[in-house]
Amino acid sequence: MYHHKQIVNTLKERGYRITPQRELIVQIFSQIEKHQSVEEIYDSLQKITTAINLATVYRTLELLWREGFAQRNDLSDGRVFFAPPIHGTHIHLVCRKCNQVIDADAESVLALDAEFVDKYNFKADLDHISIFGVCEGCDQNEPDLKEDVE
Amino acid sequence: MYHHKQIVNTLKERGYRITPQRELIVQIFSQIEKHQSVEEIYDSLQKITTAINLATVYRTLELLWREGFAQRNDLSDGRVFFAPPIHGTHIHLVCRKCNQVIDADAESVLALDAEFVDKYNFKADLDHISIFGVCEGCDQNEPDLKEDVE
DNA sequence: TTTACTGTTGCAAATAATCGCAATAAGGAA
DNA sequence: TTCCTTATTGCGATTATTTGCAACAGTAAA
Repeated sequence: MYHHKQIVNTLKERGYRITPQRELIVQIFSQIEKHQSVEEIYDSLQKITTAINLATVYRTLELLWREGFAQRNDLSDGRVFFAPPIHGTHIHLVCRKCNQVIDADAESVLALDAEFVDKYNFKADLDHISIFGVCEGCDQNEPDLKEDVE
Repeated sequence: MYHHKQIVNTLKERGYRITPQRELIVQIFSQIEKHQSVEEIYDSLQKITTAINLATVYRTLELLWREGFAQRNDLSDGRVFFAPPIHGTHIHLVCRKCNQVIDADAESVLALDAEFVDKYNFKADLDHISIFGVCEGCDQNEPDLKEDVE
């Protein structure tokens, strides 16, 4: 977890300009405990000042994500959530039938992580991915292909 | 890969009604070779008939995905692509800096797959996931002052 | 300081995707 | 076949997100 000063300083070092809007967004954002939608984050900001445009919030969160200071969660229905980086694996198993989300963790992601670095020199954000599939309940209801229903 | 008749029959068996719109969408869709946007699929349909509404295409592709007949790829910018299931692992490593997409495969997904089934009884669609991260080139640029790619 | 460069913002318009609802029509039963 | 139930469609409205652009303002250099 980063302190908001730390984020701001790093952004500056990387050549981004530090505007009052960005400082405030970073400050609010770094206090977030769970994943929040852009709208929710925008609402929190509105309570402090109305001088920040919604588009700026979108752009700043995108920036924080690109620069590695935000986790980003895309749900299947297009909704996007952001949160500060959380230590430890945090996998979302999203059922494409019932939209249930299971918070999972798995040892094997470590091997996967290593393999991506090995083969492709790619540093994957494997600690907060969403993976689609079918959950236990929905799988039982699903007849096999070409099999008769009832 | 499924023949479109096979998809239609299975949908029917599962209690979905087979409309001319669905039949045509399934037929066009099953011929797709690579991932396409909804708009692209809609355009293909328009060349045959203008009697299918865009919303119907969205709903049908969503249905095909839910029922396991379509792969679905969510890119970071919100764009969604669909394709018929392709055999073999097909992982997209998406760089959140430069948006480059690396087509990858990894032995370790098998272990991950097994672990999800084991622990959560969750059948993950691990053969066509998108994973965000930072690619080799962008990772090297990171410590330096960075050029904006926005 | 002051200036100059250019990244960032706000706003409004554009785009993408979803949703509510009335009309339609698929599929089973009679 | 004809009727009935209700899933599905089309359409327009709505929501969510992105984008273009002119004005503004951070930052470094003079």
